[in-house]
Amino acid sequence: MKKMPRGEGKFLIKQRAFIKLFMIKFVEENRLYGMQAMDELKAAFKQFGYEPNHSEIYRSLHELIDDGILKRHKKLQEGAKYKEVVIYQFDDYEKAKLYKKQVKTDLDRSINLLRKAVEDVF
Amino acid sequence: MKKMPRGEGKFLIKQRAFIKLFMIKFVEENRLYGMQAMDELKAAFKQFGYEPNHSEIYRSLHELIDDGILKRHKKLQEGAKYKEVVIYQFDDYEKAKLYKKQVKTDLDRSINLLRKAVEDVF
DNA sequence: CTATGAACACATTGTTCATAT
DNA sequence: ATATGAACAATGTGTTCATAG
Repeated sequence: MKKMPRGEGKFLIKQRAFIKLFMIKFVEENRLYGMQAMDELKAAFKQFGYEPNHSEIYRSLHELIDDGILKRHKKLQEGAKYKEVVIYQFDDYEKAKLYKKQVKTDLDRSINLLRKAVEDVF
Repeated sequence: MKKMPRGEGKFLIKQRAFIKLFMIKFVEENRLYGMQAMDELKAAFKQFGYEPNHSEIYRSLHELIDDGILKRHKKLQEGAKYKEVVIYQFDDYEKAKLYKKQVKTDLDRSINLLRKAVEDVF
């Protein structure tokens, strides 16, 4: 595949961007490790038949690190389990806000595209 | 990949279903061959940055034939060109209406899923 | 050139396996 | 068992090539 000069020809927003947006939200709310985020996402969107799997969650978090938006550190899990979990913080919050804005644009575009389809056909 | 027991775990509607819906609409309107359909779709959704390519159009039409929804026959193109084009008609219109209904459900689901994301995050 | 179709290549994402606690 | 991560595999779709007029 050549390159898409800049989102040209694209259909709907990608799952990856969708999840990354929620990961940023979870970090903003200061409570997060991967499995918790997945469980919350699953609970929130189960009503729409959407249940993201753990690999997509981790891929999204890793990509946010590569983007320079998040950074990770380890922490002992609460309770008597003495198990490390990976916690995320912002590495560059300005970048995070910019990314959110971009995803918002893509979400709105996708919604409007689908709404037009419904209007045109039904 | 195993099988998705029935649309479980899925994110948004697929481009293929989206295009098949419009192909059915074009056949209902009784004017269609592949390239025309593509041009109309491109014109309609260019405003959202979405421009489907010809392969997806043909794949969608072929799949509708495999589904038993459309059938094809050839026709001489209008004008002095004596070139054959492929025209589609319904093979089973009840199936077509059922499929439209299913896609409508998936469109609505997708819109609502995205709307919830916007509400939750912004 | 336009229209149709198939082949190929890459991108996305689901499933499975590995490792540590 | 739970949490994280990587490897593997299937699907979806964009690009290129082929063929016919």
